[in-house]
Amino acid sequence: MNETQIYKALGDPVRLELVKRLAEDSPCTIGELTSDLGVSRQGARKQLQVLVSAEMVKLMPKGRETEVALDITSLQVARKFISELEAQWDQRLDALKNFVETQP
Amino acid sequence: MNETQIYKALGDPVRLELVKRLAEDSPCTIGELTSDLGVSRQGARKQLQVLVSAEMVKLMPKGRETEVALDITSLQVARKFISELEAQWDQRLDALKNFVETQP
DNA sequence: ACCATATGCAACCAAAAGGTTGCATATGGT
DNA sequence: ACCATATGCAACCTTTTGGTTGCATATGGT
Repeated sequence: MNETQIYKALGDPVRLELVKRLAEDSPCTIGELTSDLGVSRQGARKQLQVLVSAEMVKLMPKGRETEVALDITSLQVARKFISELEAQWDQRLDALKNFVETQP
Repeated sequence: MNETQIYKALGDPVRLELVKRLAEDSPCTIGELTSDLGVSRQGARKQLQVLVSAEMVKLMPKGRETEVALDITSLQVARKFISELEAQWDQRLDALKNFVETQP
């Protein structure tokens, strides 16, 4: 579950739409999730599998259907990593500002 | 500058490394930035171009060298988008919790 | 028992991605 | 003027990606 894989997973319109849907309605069945996406059912299923491989969602077979559940921690990991980059940036900017201000 | 493009840009180890480097040392020259990445200079340059196309970095030619500057707003956009997904998730979870608690 | 539904698996295909190499060119220092 | 340095451009190659279609299979309702 590394960051690169998570960003890669989010970096496709179909997959991002899947994540969006799951954020507001999870768990739900594969059927519900993959309808009206603009691609075939199997096309969507392949993209869903990418999310599974990135450990961003979990599949739980329930009889004839399969439930899809979003793993929110993956989003947390992704967000925190970006936050750290931003923090580093801000810190460096502050240091630069101080340096300029303390110049004679 | 859409989210998908930004995540896609971050979803590659070489590009993520470039962004990391820029977060702690920007602006810097292409030469500095693309050294010791494990890929050829041109390989790295191609990945850098992806960041440029996603409008995450800007290039400014300075004589013989070219300076690379990170555009921090792209990271902010990416983080905020994820935050919203998380917020939606939490909200839905709270609603569910309330529902359960108010059951007789 | 039967049939519709939900899903899986695999082959196939075109396009994009990631990377390399070779060569060209402009700039700056000596 | 000369040469090393910093960079750009383009052709080329292999692997991955995004998508399709066709067929198989299991489950649930009637």
